[in-house]
Amino acid sequence: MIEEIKKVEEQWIKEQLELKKKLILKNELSFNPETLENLKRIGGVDISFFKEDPNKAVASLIVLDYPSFNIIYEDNEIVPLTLPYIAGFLAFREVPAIEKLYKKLVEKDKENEESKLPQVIFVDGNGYLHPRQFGFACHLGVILDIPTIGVGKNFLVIEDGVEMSMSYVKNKWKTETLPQHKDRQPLIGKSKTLYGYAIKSNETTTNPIFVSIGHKIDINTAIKIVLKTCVKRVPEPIRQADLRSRKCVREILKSHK
DNA sequence: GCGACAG
DNA sequence: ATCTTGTCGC
Repeated sequence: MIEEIKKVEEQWIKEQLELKKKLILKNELSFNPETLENLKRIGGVDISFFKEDPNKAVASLIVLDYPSFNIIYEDNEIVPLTLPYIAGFLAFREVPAIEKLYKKLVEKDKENEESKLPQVIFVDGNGYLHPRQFGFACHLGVILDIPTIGVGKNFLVIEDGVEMSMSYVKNKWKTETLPQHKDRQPLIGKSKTLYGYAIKSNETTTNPIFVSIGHKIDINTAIKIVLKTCVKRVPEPIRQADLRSRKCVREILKSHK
């Protein structure tokens, strides 16, 4: 059993490295990265689970108007999740469901007079901040061929010197920075790789969010948009997707019993 | 060998 | 991810 999982992980690592060849680290955006002029639509995705059914979940894709944060598109769907969650391989579990919702939006969008396609998608999980620099956000971005930004609420330990250990990052956040609003702390490993930033996204929050690039966007532009969209600790597109998918889980549970 | 471990 | 209300503080 343990051996089987090891084999699967080996295969998944190969797939990650193969897809990583398509990863684009520079801006390829339909808006101005300096001024954010022409940025109108930001997507957010999230998945909420049924506590009693580990294989069933609600996936949500929402699109917000920028800068009003009005929801201009929302889609929630019950999806089967067959694969387990394994740290470092989150994308294999969640990408298929999100991909399905996105393709549904692309189809619907052909009938729309004004496009509702997101110009960038916020992902609930890391991108470049990953053992092989190819987390969920990168994976989704490459698959959909759309700019993505990864946002983690918890730090993912990466083996790249003490600089990327949990205790080092947490301690540095607590002691060295004494974070002010919008303060950021670069996450750089012993190899000099810049994985992303820990950011104090709101005046009232003490814990940082961990921002990394996904696809077709650079880290400075990603951070700029993150700070513009953080009404709360988590960027609004992700927070809304989270709220909507949870609400669906609650209502389905209620109507079913 | 043991522990750590995005969602 | 999920179990979960009130409550402390500005």
